[in-house]
Amino acid sequence: MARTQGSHSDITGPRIRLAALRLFARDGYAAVSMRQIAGEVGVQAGALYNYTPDKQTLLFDLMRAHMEDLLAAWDAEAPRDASALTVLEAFTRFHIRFNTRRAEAVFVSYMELRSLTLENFEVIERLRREYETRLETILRAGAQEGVIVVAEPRIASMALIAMLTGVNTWYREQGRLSLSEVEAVYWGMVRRSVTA
Amino acid sequence: MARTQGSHSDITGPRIRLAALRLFARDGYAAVSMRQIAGEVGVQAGALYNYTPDKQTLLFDLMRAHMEDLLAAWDAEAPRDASALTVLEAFTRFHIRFNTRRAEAVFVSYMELRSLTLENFEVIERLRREYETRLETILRAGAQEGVIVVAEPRIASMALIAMLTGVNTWYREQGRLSLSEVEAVYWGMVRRSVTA
DNA sequence: GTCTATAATGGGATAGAC
DNA sequence: GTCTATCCCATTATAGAC
Repeated sequence: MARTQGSHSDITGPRIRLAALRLFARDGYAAVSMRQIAGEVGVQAGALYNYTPDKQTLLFDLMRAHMEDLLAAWDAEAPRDASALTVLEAFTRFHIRFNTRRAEAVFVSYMELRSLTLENFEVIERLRREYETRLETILRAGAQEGVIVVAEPRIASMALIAMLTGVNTWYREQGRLSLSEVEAVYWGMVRRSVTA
Repeated sequence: MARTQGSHSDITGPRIRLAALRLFARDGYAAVSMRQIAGEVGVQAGALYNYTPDKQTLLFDLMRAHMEDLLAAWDAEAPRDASALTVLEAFTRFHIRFNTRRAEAVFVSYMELRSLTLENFEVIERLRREYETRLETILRAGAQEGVIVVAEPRIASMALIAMLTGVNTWYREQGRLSLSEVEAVYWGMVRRSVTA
């Protein structure tokens, strides 16, 4: 049986989040109006407020969902009982793959930190630090094993994540290099940067 | 002889640019109003238009000045007739020093690319690529010399610049490490990442 | 659940007095 | 060169009809 006209609760929510993500990524949170988001979805601006209490919460929910997905995805595929170098290679490839596949969410989650209220910022910041700590733990384990050499594991984690996330600024699917070739180039640099 | 009251053309211009830079860095271009900038400077909003034709040009001029300063500063202090590894170390330390001292301009020049009109974007993008090419040239020279090993000099340049610029996300002057200690940590990682 | 209409506020930019 | 006043338009969010 057909739904009542104008009643699409099951799909409108996701469509709003997707449209908001794309627009926030392209133009920035402050530059995007609720009317624009509604226009992309094909509803009037007022209808958005059936799905989010306000624009700030819409942004926050997108960022939190992304950070939680990121942590959950890595925790699900991190090798168990493997040597630190094996885990580091897995992390490197995972980060590049996940981040290029979710370029818009990555971009928004980094660029719009300053658009969050203090309370919301603290939640996202905590998740971001958790992710950094995953990498730091790998580096420290490798130092224990004697296969990794880093002067400052925390700083090295931040440096490597910055380097890997930078892929998003230039990688395009139609480019000269396949994603696995890109992964190999970066893994080479990561490996050498933390070994003697 | 005292200036006429309300006449401060010599200092108001720089004060406007400084206030705009700080506010754009903190809250983002789209989120900052001309009234806010004027308020920081201590003039009314209308007075800003004696110094810039519009808000877009104010942003563009800040970004162009920063990129041109960056290129000129490196060109002035790049070692001549030195080995590629020496030049690469100089580049690494220069980039960290320059970027931490001009954190706000760096931040704005990266975050607000999307706030530029297409025409203005192309100018800034060209300058950004010029800077990347400076590093790429060093890596290629090192490969010729046989002291540097990189699979993809262009990609390696972007990867290293992303890593080095990342310092700005966490470095604080009052922190545990001095700037030259930070430089040393990063130079260690850079050197190893591009040598065999 | 979506619509239309609107309240309340603030935006960029300009005109003209001084 | 700066001020005050203002134009015109967009913003977020809400109210109430359907």
